[in-house]
Amino acid sequence: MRIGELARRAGVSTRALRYYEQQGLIVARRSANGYREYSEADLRLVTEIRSLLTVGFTLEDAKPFVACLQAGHESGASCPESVAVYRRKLAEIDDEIRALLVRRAEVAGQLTAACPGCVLRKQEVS
Amino acid sequence: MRIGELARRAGVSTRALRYYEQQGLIVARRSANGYREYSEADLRLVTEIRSLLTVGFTLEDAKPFVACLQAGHESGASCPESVAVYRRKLAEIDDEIRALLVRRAEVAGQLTAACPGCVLRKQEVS
DNA sequence: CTTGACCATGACGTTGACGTCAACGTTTAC
DNA sequence: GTAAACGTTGACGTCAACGTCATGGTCAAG
Repeated sequence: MRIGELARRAGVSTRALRYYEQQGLIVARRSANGYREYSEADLRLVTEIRSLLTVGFTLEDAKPFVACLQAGHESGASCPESVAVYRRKLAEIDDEIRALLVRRAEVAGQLTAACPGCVLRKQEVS
Repeated sequence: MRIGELARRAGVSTRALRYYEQQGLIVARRSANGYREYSEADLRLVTEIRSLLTVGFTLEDAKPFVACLQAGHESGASCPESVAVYRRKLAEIDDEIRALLVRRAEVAGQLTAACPGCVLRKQEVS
């Protein structure tokens, strides 16, 4: 299939697909007229990338997963490199959450100081 | 004092001070030779901005606080506009925390699926 | 007089994942 | 044959808060 069809089926823009290729994630083969030609496997790659991006991964993070799929594994996460990325990402997320909790406490403290009662609602972040 | 001294005393770069002025936060008066001339009150403004930025506020968010101080209030948070920003920011932070918790759960789930036992540590994010 | 420290404005670079033209070739449908 | 729909490669714009030159004026010390 060509780039437009893949874009529709994957729910992304053609621009995104060209960008992924530019970043070295999904390199399409070219037909005689220069058009990019994709396979069904490529659709799988794109959906993998998309699900990773929506969870906060970068394209760089997604590379091991794509490589894993291209190597023939059923899951993009079946390779040790992918697992390493998962572990690192999990640690990053935990760091961010901790930082946000600190910020929340600081801001809530300031708000309480400036406007007592403004934040008294017992509605804690679960 | 001139921009270099204020920068040193406030712990920021001169570039940052010019940027704040460009964004309309701290407009310095000019001496005859065109140099920016700051007062002690301006130092207070800069420290207010810095403390807000470090807590995750944008320069836009900081404007009400600066205006509040310039209006003569002892605290930058003494004005209703500032309080409104505090409340909005608190809500934003809560949203971010919730989103991150969701992401954490998703990533942890994927990691567990790909590598059972990798995330079993009972070390929850406090 | 000149070096060096300070100041000024202006403008491009940074980061990530594309959006949005521009300018042009290809294919398909009528 | 021609217009619509598709494809191609650039290349600039986006968002924030500055960093980093480039180029040049100002001022005090030696």
